[in-house]
Amino acid sequence: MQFSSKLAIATHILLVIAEFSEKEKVTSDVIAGSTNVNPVIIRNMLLKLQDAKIIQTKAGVGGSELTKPLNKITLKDIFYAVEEDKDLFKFHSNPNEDCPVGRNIHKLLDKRFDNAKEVMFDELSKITLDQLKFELDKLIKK
Amino acid sequence: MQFSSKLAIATHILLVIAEFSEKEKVTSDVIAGSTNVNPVIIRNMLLKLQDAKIIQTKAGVGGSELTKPLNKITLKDIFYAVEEDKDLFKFHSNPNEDCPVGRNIHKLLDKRFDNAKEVMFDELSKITLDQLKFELDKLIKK
DNA sequence: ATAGTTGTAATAAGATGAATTACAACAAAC
DNA sequence: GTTTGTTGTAATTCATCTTATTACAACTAT
Repeated sequence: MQFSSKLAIATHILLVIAEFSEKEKVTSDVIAGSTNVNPVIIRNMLLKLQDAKIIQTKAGVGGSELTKPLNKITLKDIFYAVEEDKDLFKFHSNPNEDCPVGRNIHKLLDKRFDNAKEVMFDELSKITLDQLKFELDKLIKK
Repeated sequence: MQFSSKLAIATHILLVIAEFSEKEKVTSDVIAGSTNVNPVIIRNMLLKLQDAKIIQTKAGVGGSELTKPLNKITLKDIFYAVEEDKDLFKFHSNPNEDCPVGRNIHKLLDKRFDNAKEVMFDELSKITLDQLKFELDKLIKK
């Protein structure tokens, strides 16, 4: 199993805004064209990115812009803007409380699963849009 | 999004075997009773754990046993025994190759996503069944 | 040969992701 | 103040994946 493509899509959205919003109006249709993702999905993500205070979107007139400097936006921020904060690993729902293992399996694994999740997000928090745009601009120039 | 409960179930299975297989025959029905997971699901997992050389199961007569010392079995081993090795994060499938962002989004994120996955599994590889059984036995004694 | 168990296929039910259609709400510009 | 283009939002559908379930053949000790 794996995470959905929301993080990749949202990062794509923000990079498009970072690259183009100064020169042209970046509408949900523009972003849909670059990502090949349905405009309604894009709009819903734009709403979540607004809630997270990462962008602002002009209702009516259209177009989105970043509200923070690029080095203040990390992949972790983006993930939590567009995905629910669920546990990384699910549990089976009704382990038998009459069995010593069934009674304790949650207690044994909970904090270890949480820890694994935490180190992963620590890693994602080290990656900023700044770094991504810098690398992207290098790739574009060639 | 999140991982399935396979890791939690498989770990539960192995702890049941570790605790009880010396004294009694641990069949798929016994495990199904402790986990409250369907016996067929359990049997399929037992097959995968056999493929990974973590346990052996006696066809016909029944019962499973560990084939390795507990300190040689980690949560990472268990995960890869029962889950597919997919990328942690999915991508949107057809980013627009005519857009500089769409053309490069994969290149920008691939290695960073892989790295986040790797540190998570490094963390899981530090946790052995040995540690879990030790903690479990302490909980049981109380 | 019997009995209990594993191995395995086929099917169904439930949850979630993503696409799609449709339209009201909004704001600039004419 | 009406038109135009865009966003906000609801409702529905389709596909995929997880988990449960039924059914039965294959296996092995007794």
